[in-house]
Amino acid sequence: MHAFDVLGDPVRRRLLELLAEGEHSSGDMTAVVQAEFGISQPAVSQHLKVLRDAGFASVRIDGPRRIYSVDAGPMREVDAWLDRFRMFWTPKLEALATEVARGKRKRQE
Amino acid sequence: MHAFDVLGDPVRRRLLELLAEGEHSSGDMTAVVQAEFGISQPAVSQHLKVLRDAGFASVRIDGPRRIYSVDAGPMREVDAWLDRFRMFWTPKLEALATEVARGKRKRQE
DNA sequence: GACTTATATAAGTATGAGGTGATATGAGGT
DNA sequence: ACCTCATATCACCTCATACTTATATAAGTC
Repeated sequence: MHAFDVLGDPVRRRLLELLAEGEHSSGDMTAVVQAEFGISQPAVSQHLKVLRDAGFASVRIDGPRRIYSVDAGPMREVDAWLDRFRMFWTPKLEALATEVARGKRKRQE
Repeated sequence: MHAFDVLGDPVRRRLLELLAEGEHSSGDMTAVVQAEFGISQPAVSQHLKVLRDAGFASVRIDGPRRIYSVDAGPMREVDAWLDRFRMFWTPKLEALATEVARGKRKRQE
């Protein structure tokens, strides 16, 4: 499943927003999402699986809990894809500064 | 349709990549996408409609042609959503430089 | 070992998105 | 007026995905 497909679902985006704050157990996130979207526990679990399979999240087992944390790899790919559009909203000098900040500036001939 | 849903489709991403290079007629883009994905003209036209409806592209009529150009608004929203994850891959000093470049730095107490 | 809690998996269903072929629209040329 | 080219829209079909309920797994407690 492509990174953008993963981000296409509002529940998954919400889960990632929660993970952006830091680690959370499956149960904590399930409670939040159930309250907000009114879906079942298995539904949330399935979304978490999608996040795992696509490399957006990884799990650590802590007793009976599964502690999730965000994995930024696929998000960086998405960010990289957006690069080609930044010129449409970033003024030139600022774009240069951003590139320098990223260490991506190419040698000029 | 949410911006991320729009970007979830590979054909639409390809169309946007083409538009990132500059304006293109519907026909030109249709030819490229048909060659690459093997779908029909109506299919491409429907994807273009999605891009229009979601504010990713706008059209100018030139005789019998429709000339499309990219509209960056929704892409900026996507970029803004990603902000909360940048800390996971951007070293701190570079993150600061990026923020300064964007003029988003908040006053510190 | 039985019970509970936490979480995942299985199996089935339904809705929506993306495809198709056929057709409409609309501009330009003859 | 008619034909063609460029593009959009229509009606229909199919399949993937996001649900559901039911059940399995695994750790901790009594």
